Amino acid sequence: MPKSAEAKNTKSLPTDTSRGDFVHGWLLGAIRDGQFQPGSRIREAEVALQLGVSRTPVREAFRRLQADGLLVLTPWRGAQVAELNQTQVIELYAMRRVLEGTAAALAAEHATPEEIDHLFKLLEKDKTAEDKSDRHAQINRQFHQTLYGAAHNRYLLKALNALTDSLALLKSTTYEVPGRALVARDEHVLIANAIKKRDSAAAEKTTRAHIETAERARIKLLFGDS
Amino acid sequence: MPKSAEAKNTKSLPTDTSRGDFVHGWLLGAIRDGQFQPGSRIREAEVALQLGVSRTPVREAFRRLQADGLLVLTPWRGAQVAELNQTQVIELYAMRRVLEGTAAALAAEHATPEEIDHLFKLLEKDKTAEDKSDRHAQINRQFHQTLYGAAHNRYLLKALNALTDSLALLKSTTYEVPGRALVARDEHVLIANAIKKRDSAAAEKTTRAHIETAERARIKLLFGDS
DNA sequence: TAAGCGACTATTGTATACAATTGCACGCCA
DNA sequence: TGGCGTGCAATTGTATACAATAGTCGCTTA
Repeated sequence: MPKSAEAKNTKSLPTDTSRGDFVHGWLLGAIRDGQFQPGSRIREAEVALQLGVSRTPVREAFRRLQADGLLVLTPWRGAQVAELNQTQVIELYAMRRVLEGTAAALAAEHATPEEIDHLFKLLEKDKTAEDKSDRHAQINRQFHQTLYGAAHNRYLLKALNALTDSLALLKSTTYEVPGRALVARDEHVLIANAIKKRDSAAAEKTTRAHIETAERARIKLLFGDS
Repeated sequence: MPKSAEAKNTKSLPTDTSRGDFVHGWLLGAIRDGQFQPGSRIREAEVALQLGVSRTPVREAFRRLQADGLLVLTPWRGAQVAELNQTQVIELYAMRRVLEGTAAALAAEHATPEEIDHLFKLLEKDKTAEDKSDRHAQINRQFHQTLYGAAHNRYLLKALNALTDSLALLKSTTYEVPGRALVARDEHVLIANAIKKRDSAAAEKTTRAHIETAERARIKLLFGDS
């Protein structure tokens, strides 16, 4: 049973973490899994009942998700899962291009040897993932997450995490596009090498290019080729 | 009595906005004014009593401030106003350099004529402000806020606003440094001109330089010259 | 029959009561 | 006298009760 992630979807009340955190994480996962479609309404009482908690921690989670732009709260109307139109997707990727590029540049300057090692280890892992798109997507997330950390800037990290959360609104991954995994790995190699060489300009440039191809794949996936 | 900002400090319950928003705004102002010193503890019940609301909207405001990094909430210990050490200030300005530069570059591409006009109007206003440092600081804020909006990217706007809020933890403004207002205005002119010429590269470059001088002024103000 | 008004219902905003946890203080013992 | 343990007080986490509001459905009247 490899579906360990599913296990916590049913209401297993937290012992070590607060109920607010629990609800927040659960909602994040549910939105990412497409359990709540963008535009759909979510009722506090519904979630509270389903998770076996009161409305208070649910409200807390709602506010946090609103702050990250995943929910739209209108007074006395409640919460709706945010929808991204084409403009927003383009703005989001423009921001990602800048922030990821910055992260790569800073990583080239500040990454520890261990962090660089980790990047290359993930590249190796990716080679063995064959054509399983969700496996590639998972390793991809780890690669980028490692990159974020290697920049050693907490404000940048927070902003990038917020962007990543917003991307969860687009439920499919670009790794479903045929051949995307191979292209992405090549680009990742370029990035990792630039960081290893401590060449921040090259790291930023290749990363921006990487995000741009990801954006093109995404746009094609979402809105068809145009 | 020009202290109009003080008037709303006393509990004037909101009629048009939710109590949660009210508390959030009040706390933000109180932190900016130095009413709550960084590192000091804030109790929910205390704030609730002072503003004449219950703990619920106070809790909501606390969570939002935590999400923006202004408060540090530790379980069962409550809220402390975040403290910025020298490392954090440096990281914050590094991030600002990138984001403001990006905002200027995007503004050069996407600003409307009205927005560009507004930038120049603010420069004119700044000329008439003589040597009143708080007036300069206010106009400065408006200039940057206009710049943010002119970029027309909601994710960038949100990230910049979060950074600006974090800067509120440093209660003094760099305009208290003698001569800072003049230098800043010159830099603002360069930025505005680059945007008017639709020269995004120049806009980004001059803006980055502007943030760098601001950072130097800030570091000197905070930690003395080193 | 259609339009407008009013009450009702569903849902969120707010307040408060209760539970859980932590830190401190006091006292006991070595 | 110092260290450890237990109990209490302070404070936050959670649950629930109540208030306010907006949308909807039905009734009345022209």
